[in-house]
Amino acid sequence: MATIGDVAKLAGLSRTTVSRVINHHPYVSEEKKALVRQAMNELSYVPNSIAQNLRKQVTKTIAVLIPRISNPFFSVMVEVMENAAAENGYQLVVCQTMYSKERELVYLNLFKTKQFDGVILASIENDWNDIQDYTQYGPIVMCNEYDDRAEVPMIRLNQFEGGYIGAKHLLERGHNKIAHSRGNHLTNLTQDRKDGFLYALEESGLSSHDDWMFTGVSKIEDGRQLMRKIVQMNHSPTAIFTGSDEVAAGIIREAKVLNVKIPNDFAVVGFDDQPLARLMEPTLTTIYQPIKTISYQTMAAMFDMLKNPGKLERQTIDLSLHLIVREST
Amino acid sequence: MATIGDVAKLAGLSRTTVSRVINHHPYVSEEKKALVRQAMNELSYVPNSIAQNLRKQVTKTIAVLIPRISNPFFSVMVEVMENAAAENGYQLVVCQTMYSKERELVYLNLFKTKQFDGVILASIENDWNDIQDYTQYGPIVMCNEYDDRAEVPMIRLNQFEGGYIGAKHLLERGHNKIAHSRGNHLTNLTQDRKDGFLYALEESGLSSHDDWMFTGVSKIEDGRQLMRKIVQMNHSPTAIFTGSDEVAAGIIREAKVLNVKIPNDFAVVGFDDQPLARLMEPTLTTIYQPIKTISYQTMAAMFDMLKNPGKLERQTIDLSLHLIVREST
DNA sequence: ATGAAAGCGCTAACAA
DNA sequence: TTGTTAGCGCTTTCAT
Repeated sequence: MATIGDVAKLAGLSRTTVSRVINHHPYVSEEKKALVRQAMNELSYVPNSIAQNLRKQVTKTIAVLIPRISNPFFSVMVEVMENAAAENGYQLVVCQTMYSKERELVYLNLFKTKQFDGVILASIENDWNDIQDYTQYGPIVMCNEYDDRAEVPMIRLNQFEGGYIGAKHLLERGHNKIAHSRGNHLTNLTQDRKDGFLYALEESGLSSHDDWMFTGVSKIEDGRQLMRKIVQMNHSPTAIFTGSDEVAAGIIREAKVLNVKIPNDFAVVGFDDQPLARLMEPTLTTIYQPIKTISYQTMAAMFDMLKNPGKLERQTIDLSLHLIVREST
Repeated sequence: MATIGDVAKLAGLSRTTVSRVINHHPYVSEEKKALVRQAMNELSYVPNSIAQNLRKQVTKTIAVLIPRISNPFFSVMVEVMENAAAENGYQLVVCQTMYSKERELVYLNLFKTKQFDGVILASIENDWNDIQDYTQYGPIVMCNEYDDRAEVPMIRLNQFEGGYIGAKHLLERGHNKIAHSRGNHLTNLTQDRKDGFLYALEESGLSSHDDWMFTGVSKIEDGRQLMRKIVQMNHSPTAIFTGSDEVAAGIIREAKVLNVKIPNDFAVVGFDDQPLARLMEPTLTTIYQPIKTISYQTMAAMFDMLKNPGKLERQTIDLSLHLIVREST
């Protein structure tokens, strides 16, 4: 493997000059430039990026922490982010925490050892206190997830609004026995969504019914089980706000098996507007989240910090969610 | 940021000794080891991995080239690969070619500049002749995609078998007017799948019908359009092998709108066994692909090559596909 | 068991 | 416009 020294020798010039043409510096005569180019071709020389990185103290690599990539929400997010990274000459390392505190810290420690120039947090497993420290090693931007204590840019979706409009819609459809479900993790995000949901209920003079606040429900199969559970309840709700298209799809699918008519017997609201929302029968009423937009804006914030070190601002961008009414409500 | 020199100075030892304790070398007295550890803590020292990389000439990074991560097939693949990478102390860089020859080459050139220790090709846009060269820069392993000229490990699925069992199943159901669809790209993979399909037809004394060999069909919406097109044909097929669960789902969904009864009026076979196959009504008959298995085996082959440089063998692993019969046929 | 010295491949002051 | 020199932070001979 040829090095810059080999090229310099062959061209009869110094390494500096070769370096200058590699980096498109001015003040190199066309004549020498040609000489260098020729030598580079002859040796099929390519600069060693590890050496460049060491010298420049950068890696041109950004890490994105997510729970798992096979979740469609995150795969769409990563698709957008990787494209933005590539456009700016950066690489994107996918870091799946698999909902593990330990794995999250392992990745953050790689940041500490300078493996990445920046980190995007699209999920948080540890308490913010334990993450705070890592902000000293370079830019951290939060995408979707958030924490009030964080002094970093946070590009997020208005989850309170999401819960509110979902519940409001069901209320307007005449329901007053409305259930709620969420996954295992109670984060700022899911808490706010739930608060929005409850606020809408209160506005209508309703209060929540503990038996109808389901947790640990996040996959298609969980949705199916939940539907079975609900039909067996003595005092059962007539509608549900699921916080997940997968769960909603599972409910709709199992309802058919159980001969529960949707939306007449039971109404369902999902969350995300994933492709499957339009495939279900009945099609799924859901809350659209502008994932691509927050993903893109997150990258913009990241590049902004990367280009202007020091001016780490605590900017918060809140994007609106909106309801897509289909047949399940 | 503290360096190894700072630690050495504070501990009153040489950088060599510090390096030894970092790398868990033998022949360091417990006494000095403790001294070094203390100094490292005091300075909250972490080794700079870029410097380690330069010295050791590795990056501990593997790149995986895929068309796009939001395709569920590839997001499952990447999930498995990233977990395997993390387990072995490697990072995974996601490289989306977005079906572009140019982007594929951009990523391969990063390999050339030593950004990655190895590359996994889960898609190929360029002709193999143009990719061949890059094998000199380090291990390349192919996953799912393949090319007869490639002298690299190829972990793949038996696509011929996939096409064969799909068609065979429809034949056994009594169909003799069977359509076929695929996406835009005619790769070795899609060609083999089609060959398997045609072989089954021939075995039954049937020949293909050009009007029923659809191309450019790869998304849900494409499937819906295809269904509309088929009902308008004078001479229309009674079944289709789609090569894609998304397409099959689109067909099933649109069939309802058009009042085409599935499977009685029209039978549909998908490919992949994605979660949505069980959500459709009727549920989707499809070909299960052991994605997780090939993904894992691909990583095993990669680590094998990484650990034993030089012994680059042209091993080919072919995994079987199998049919999952549900309600759409 | 420990250290001195060389060097991985590159870039950037500084000097000329 | 070009070259000399130093050094990014680390590991590894080779001595001792």
